[in-house]
Amino acid sequence: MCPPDDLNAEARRHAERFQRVREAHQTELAEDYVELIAHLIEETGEARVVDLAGWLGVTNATVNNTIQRLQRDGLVTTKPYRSIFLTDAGRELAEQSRKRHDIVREFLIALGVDSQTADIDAEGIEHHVSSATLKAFAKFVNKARRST
Amino acid sequence: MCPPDDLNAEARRHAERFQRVREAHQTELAEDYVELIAHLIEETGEARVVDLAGWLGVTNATVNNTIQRLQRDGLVTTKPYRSIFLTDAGRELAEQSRKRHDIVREFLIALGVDSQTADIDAEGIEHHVSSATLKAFAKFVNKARRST
DNA sequence: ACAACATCTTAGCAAGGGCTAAATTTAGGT
DNA sequence: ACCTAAATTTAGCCCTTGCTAAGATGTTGT
Ligand SMILES: [Mn+2]
Ligand SMILES: [Mn+2]
Ligand SMILES: [Mn+2]
Ligand SMILES: [Mn+2]
Repeated sequence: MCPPDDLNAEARRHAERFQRVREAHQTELAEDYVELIAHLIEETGEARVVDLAGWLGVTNATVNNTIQRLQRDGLVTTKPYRSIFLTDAGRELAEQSRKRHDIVREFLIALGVDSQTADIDAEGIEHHVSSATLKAFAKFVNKARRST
Repeated sequence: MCPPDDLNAEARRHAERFQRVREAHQTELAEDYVELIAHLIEETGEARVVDLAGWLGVTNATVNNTIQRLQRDGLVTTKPYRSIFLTDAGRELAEQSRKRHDIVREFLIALGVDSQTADIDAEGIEHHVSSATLKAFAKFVNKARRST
């Protein structure tokens, strides 16, 4: 009789969107860590706890805890009192994250955002950009590049 | 003698960006809650725990916990077994969040992202968009609107 | 009025992600 | 070689954000 609850359907869609955001939040930290670890290894030859702490703005103890979780999840390998290495899965995630991060940052700059703000905002936005949106970002960047 | 550690300066900037993201994560949930509460009050006359739970995809108990924190932080008022009201601060945050959320969603659509993806991605991106970037988004939306 | 049902609350649990302080181990300088 | 400083790890704490299960309170139909 009553219109079969469209309201409920909207609520369900809304709830699904939230679940996506919650999932993204669970993987963010891992993405940022492996991306940074890959960067440090490339630039300096190794990734040490103290360096990660400095680059992330957290304490050594916090890095240590997180690294243990990453190891549990198969993204890094460590030996006691030694520096940190990426597994194949870790390297792959790092590479993906780096590419996505770069596109988001370049996109913001192409849009007219100053590069310092782009750096800041990209660090958060990157984790919530679906592949469809990322494609749209990349397209915009390329178009802007061609037209200059 | 050596170039005064530019490496360290880059690390410091990186760390600051991370601190920003961590701060954003602390306010996200509050923003989404008050935005939804305002919406429910406007549409249905009241915001009840069970409705919030349905719209957010979490349990009643979780909503209850979060609402207590929001009350502690001066964003909502509640009386036992009654529905939820926004304080002035809560209403203001809700309004701000709604506007920003709308701009982000419209921006993604204007960029060519399908509306369903835009809905999903905007829910996460909104919390990491600075006022400078938001301004750039709004400008792009207006330009796209005029040119159609 | 009151039974049944819905809603709200509480209690108790877990994981994530921060911190400080105190070991422990490694690495350097003399 | 050894003493010291730096780096890593551990232990113990806190808050957030989720859950389930059970109790308390409101609401509604008969
Ligand atoms: Mn990144
Ligand atoms: Mn990031
Ligand atoms: Mn929102
Ligand atoms: Mn949101």
